[in-house]
Amino acid sequence: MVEVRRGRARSEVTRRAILAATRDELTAHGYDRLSIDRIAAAAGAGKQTVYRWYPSKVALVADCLLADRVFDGVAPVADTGDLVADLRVWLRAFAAQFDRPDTAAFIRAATAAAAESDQVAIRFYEQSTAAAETALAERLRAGEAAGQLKPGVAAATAQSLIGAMLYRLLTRQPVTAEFADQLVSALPVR
Amino acid sequence: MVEVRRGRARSEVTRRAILAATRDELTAHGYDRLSIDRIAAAAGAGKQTVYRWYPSKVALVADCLLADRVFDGVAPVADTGDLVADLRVWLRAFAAQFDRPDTAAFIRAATAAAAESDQVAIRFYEQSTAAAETALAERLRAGEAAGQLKPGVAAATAQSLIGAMLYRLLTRQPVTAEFADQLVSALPVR
Amino acid sequence: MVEVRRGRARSEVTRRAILAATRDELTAHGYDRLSIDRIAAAAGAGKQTVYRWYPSKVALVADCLLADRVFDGVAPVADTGDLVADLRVWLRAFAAQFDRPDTAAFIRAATAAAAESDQVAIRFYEQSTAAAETALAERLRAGEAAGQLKPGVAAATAQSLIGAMLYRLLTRQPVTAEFADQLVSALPVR
Amino acid sequence: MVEVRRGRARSEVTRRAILAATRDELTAHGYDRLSIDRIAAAAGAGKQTVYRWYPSKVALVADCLLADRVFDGVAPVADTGDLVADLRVWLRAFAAQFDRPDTAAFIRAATAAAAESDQVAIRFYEQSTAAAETALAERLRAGEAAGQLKPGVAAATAQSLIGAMLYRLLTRQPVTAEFADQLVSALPVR
DNA sequence: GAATAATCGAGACGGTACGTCTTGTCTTACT
DNA sequence: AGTAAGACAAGACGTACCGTCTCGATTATTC
Repeated sequence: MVEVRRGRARSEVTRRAILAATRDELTAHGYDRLSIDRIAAAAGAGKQTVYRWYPSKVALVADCLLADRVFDGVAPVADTGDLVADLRVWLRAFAAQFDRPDTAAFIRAATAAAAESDQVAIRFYEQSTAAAETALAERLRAGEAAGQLKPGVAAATAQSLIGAMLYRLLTRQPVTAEFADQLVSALPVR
Repeated sequence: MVEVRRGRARSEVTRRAILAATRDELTAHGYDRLSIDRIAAAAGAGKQTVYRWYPSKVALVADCLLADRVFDGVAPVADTGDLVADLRVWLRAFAAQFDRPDTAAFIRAATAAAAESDQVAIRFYEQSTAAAETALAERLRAGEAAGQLKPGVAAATAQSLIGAMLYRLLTRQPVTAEFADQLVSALPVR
Repeated sequence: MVEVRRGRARSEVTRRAILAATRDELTAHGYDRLSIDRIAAAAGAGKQTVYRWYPSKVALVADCLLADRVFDGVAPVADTGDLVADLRVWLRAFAAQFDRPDTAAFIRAATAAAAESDQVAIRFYEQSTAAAETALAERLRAGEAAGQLKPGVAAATAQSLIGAMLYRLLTRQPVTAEFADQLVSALPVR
Repeated sequence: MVEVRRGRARSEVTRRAILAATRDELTAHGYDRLSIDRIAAAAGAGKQTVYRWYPSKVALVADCLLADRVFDGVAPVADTGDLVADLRVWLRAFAAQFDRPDTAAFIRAATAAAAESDQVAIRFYEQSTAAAETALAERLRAGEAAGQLKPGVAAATAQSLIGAMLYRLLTRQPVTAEFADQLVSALPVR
């Protein structure tokens, strides 16, 4: 009893063009200036096609964040044995990312979307942010195991580090390498 | 050299009615469903009057949030000599505030507004968030002076603590007393 | 030299279903509310099939009108020798046709289609209206030959008679037997 | 107890611009290609303003026909005593009007609108067409009184003359001075 | 019987227009 | 000058159709 596919197949290519256009719109205008009309035009798609894939602006943004994830390509934190140096390298790279104007604009738009919608927020967390959190937490736990870090603080520390940078971003304070270094030096390492 | 006021005076009563209507709208529809038309009608005011007071939706919301200020009454962190205990008490109170549903909704609305507008972000930071940051940083510096905290980390630590709780709020994770305690125990105190 | 048809044959049954559905749509919604989507769905056909038979809405309507031809069965005008009586009989029958609500609706739809499209107009004229015109003109010319009618006016008179009834139809004035009689009595007969 | 006008007054200037744009659209694209978007843009008006004045396309077209009446400036038929000559002059002028491409296009659009809508049809008749009919009928009755025309045929004759030209227009046959002359010579004048 | 070819129902596609809603400005009469 | 009311230009919303294109399935004809 096979489900028969009828009619023309949906174009995955178009869907990706829509997501790419959404990303550009988010970066250029922010979340509440998103225009489905503009997205469709930029993607070379009809509006109906946008709505066929995504029933609402929120669903579109959620999938955009998932597909074009900023926190993507989050490398695992290297483990050279030197916890402080490893964290410093990783956090500096992360901060550099946050400090690029286009990435900053995109993260702010994503934050606005997450602030308005539980659905976006949870998806954003699970699909994007959690990866960075996990990468950090694993290296921190390794540090704990090696006796280089106060035990039992890995999870909270990981969220502190990411939260600190997000806070700087939202309050329009620069997210510099120096700030990243300060965060590392504020950790309870031995 | 007195500034002469001509014509009818602006009505402070009307301004408060506008803010009250905005608050109701925010509660009822959320930030991105705010309608100036509805606000004006609910406040019994003309739209022009709303725009005379507030040049944009964002400014209106900013003032509304300040009027109903969440971070208000941020107490200075007590200094009993026991840094860890003092931070624990203060952070628990702060976390409790963050975990109330209505306060959480307001902070999310404020975050959305701040994410979309540099102006709101800076104003929000200077008039709301910075107070908490300063309160924490002062106590931390006293701890540094007393040799209880690794020196030179007060500023970054204060931002980490607030950032961590904001991050939990935005990702819909509960901001519990336990989490507050974990943050404190992850500090480099002696 | 037979044209060889390969592949599946076109379904005449489907074509008739399309015309029937078009007729229903015209009756139900009028000319400018015609929807090819609805017609195809009602006929159980794909849209492409509709377009394979008819390149445009206008062609579809034209064929629909021809199939359900209003001016069909236009009898030649009888020639009993009494010109006035013959015209009276014929015009009364014609008027009766015009006065039926469903026929009137069809003619109005046809007129709308003809007003919008040269193609439909010419086709409609050649295949429908001209027959009535010719029938009238022939009898009028016979009358001229018999000295009963002012000579040289047959063609213009035929168009006047049909035009007069069409004008009444379009302006929502009833096309009665009395009107038909008045038209006849306004002719320059001896 | 006077009704107080509150708020900004409606702009009659804008309304006229909308009607003018509608007229241009009708002439250029025909009735069923009318686009409110285009009309609004051409009139330099917002769509809402169009809809504030006219609840539907049909109402807009109806008012457009009334305002920009084609049959307007219909002169009374001159009465020099020579019925045939008077009719000839008047009908030739009328035919010349019908034969101008832009007027022809506009009348066809009006006819399409009238064919689709009773409301437009009746308004079109009462406000435009009836004037020409009356002008003709009056001169014809004067001819009857003078014994120059078969008595009792004025009304039907007036409708025949107008109907004949409308019929030629709809079937894409030229409405020439010769045709006008033939119509006159087909009248039962003495 | 297998290969080829046109048609079929279905439905996604890029577009255009719909009629409604909201924004921020402007105008009016009243206070 | 400030106010409530509300018209205005602009433009986005989500829906309905347009005419085209793409599927897999269904008939025919030809080899």
